[in-house]
Amino acid sequence: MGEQALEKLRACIPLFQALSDTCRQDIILLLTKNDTLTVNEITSELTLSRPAVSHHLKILREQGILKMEQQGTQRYYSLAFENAIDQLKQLIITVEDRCY
Amino acid sequence: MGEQALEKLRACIPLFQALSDTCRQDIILLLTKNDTLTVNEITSELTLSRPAVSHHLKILREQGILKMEQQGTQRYYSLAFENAIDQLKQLIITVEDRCY
DNA sequence: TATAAACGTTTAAACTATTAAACATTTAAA
DNA sequence: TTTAAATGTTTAATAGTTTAAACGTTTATA
Repeated sequence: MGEQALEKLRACIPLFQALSDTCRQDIILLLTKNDTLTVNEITSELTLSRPAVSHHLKILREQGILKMEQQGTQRYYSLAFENAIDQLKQLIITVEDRCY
Repeated sequence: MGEQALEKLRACIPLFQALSDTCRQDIILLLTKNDTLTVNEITSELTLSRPAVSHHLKILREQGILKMEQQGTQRYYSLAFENAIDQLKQLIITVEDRCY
């Protein structure tokens, strides 16, 4: 595979970890259905506490899967899948190029 | 996003979990460099115990990332990335198709 | 058939991640 | 300038993961 492909794979660890959680996937699903939601709106749709939702939102935001816009006291979250998809595409290209 | 894309994402959880571990990535790297290795050979290259290596091999095998061939008492492990890559490709296609 | 080699599995301990309660911060409104 | 609303952060408990030791299984060989 070579070091280059390994580094791509290593770089994907936080993304894989962010995506491999059903709570976070539920949040993602909510945001595909609603376009934009506040923390309280997300909390009211799930069985998690608000701090737990906040925690998961932070992880998703750190991976660039969500974007957030603050208006007054409220924070509006929405999806930003492009970065994650691009990273996966890069990984696939590298692995296919180097590992077959 | 719709249920279809969510199901694709849900289906990827075990794959993401399998790949988001540095020990397992190290095993993958070893197998790209060596084509085929036994459990003891893998163990001698890492700082893990043999049962731990065996454990990680099992997880990787369950996700179709490795294939195994037994010859006598020895088990020869080698990479089989195709399944995982295909699954990621499917996910990307579905998300791009349904979520933009 | 007895013995050794190559593994896998079970189990208990250490480590890490997840959760909710309590607290802190920031902004808007009275 | 209080007060209330929306949210983030810290912390302690719980749940899940990872590890190595001990044990079991299978296969080859003496």
